[in-house]
Amino acid sequence: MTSTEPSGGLRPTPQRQAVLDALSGVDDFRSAQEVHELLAGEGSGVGLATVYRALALYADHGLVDVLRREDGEAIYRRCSETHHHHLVCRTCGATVEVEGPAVEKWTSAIAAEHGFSDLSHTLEIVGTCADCQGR
Amino acid sequence: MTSTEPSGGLRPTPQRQAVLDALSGVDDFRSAQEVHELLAGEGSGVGLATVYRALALYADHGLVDVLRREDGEAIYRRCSETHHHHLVCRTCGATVEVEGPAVEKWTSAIAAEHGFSDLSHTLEIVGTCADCQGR
DNA sequence: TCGCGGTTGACAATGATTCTCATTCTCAGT
DNA sequence: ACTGAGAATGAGAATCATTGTCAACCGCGA
Repeated sequence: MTSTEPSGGLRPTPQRQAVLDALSGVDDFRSAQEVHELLAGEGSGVGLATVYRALALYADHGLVDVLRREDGEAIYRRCSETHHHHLVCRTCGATVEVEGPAVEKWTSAIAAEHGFSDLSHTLEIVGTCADCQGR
Repeated sequence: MTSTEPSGGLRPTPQRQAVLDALSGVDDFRSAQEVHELLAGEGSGVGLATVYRALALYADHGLVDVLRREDGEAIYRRCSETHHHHLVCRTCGATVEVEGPAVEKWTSAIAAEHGFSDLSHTLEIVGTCADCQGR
């Protein structure tokens, strides 16, 4: 049971590395399309379909986080593998990772109260960050 | 400042009523497409574009809740106008509305700590309900 | 009754995501 | 190092939710 492989125990192809590197190089969320453009701009020539496949694969294995923009477009971010939430600025897109033991406990309690098990949850906070408030 | 009109102070056209009625008739989330089919099945003949417009309008006015399915499709539900969250069964789709003062406070505190203002947040809990656990 | 702004419906357009399939590459075993 | 089997890739077509366009329509006040 390999638990902490460099790339999550997945076959390390150049294309997948490129996708992961692209995500690692920025600290906010990017859509699959944006990652593709980013790679194209570097001459990587990685196909769009491959970007989608790689992102889905990594998301499956917990190496990247997936969220949805308000318009439904999926956005991805390389992140720590521990459970956490995001605080996102609606103007500039800046993202802060936050942990919330209080929330974890609350959700568990509520779910148990209603007989739910095998839980997962999503919490996103959207707001206007300090820098964008005057604008 | 009309605060509790029957239809949120919006012009009550037959089409909009039909959309709202369709949503009121079920107690879980439905996509715009599903609402449209539902209406078509009753012979209402309401256009798809109109369904989208009505849903967007009601969502804007807080008469319906909007979420995203995992595949990104938007789903809507008629619900109370107070802020609340949802506990959803991943197997049967059953939905429970829950309130979480603790969560509200926590998000405000975290956001303030990082200088964010004008907040909104989304929290969804997905799990397996008691009825679906043995299956 | 007439005119007007808001609403509707049919259909085209958009855009993200997925599928297809022939080609290419990786990995394990020899 | 060589080879076969199966996974991965790229290009483009296909899918599908959602939005835009625009002419026809409706109810309401003048």
